[in-house]
Amino acid sequence: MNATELDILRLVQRHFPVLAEKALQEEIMSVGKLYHFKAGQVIQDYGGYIKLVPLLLSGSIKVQREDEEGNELLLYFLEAGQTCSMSFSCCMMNKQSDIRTVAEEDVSMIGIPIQYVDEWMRKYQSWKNFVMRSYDQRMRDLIKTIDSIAFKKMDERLLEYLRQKVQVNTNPVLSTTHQAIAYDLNASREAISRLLKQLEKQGKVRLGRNKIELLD
DNA sequence: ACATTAAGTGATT
DNA sequence: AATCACTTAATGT
Repeated sequence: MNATELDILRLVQRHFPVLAEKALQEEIMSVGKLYHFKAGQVIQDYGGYIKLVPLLLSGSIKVQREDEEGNELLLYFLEAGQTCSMSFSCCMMNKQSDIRTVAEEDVSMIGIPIQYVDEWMRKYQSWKNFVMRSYDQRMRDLIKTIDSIAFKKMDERLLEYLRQKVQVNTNPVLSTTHQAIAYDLNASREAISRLLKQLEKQGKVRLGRNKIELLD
């Protein structure tokens, strides 16, 4: 047992307490590897085959979808202690990725080679629960996003987006551009600018170049 | 000082 | 709310 393996064991115990079974922890320790991504780095792109299931230790990941014309849309964010449900379904079916994942903030994660994911479902109750809970959580987030797109006006969507973004980032002052937000929400930059101006007048945000502060 | 990029504005559909 | 055409402001070299 080397140093990294011990690190992984400690990290799992710390960030994924639900994976409590000793034998499972030992397996994760021996097959899992640590990965790091810088903010903005693409972790999984469309069409790529997923070979790892991530256990997110720190940082956050943006999960997005793109249509034929190249319009992007934010689906949801992943935070520490979570995993990517899409990677489960993709690897079970041995399918190509339907989504793209980008590091929102610097990411460190444990990668589990996909061949174990299925096997552990049968072997370990806690792993199975973990997978099921992850699906449930993701489903909720997705439904929220769909609601937002289907029923809410752009200004509400924008506020919700900003709240999520603040929650997911360590820095309460967001450093992003109106254009980037427009891409995430699949809206025009001008619309975002105008809505942000309104929000500023209402005292809900403070704006600067490349800076948005959400005042709650 | 100049070029580049982000943000603001008004008109049109 | 999108798009266009343009202006103004902030920032990097």
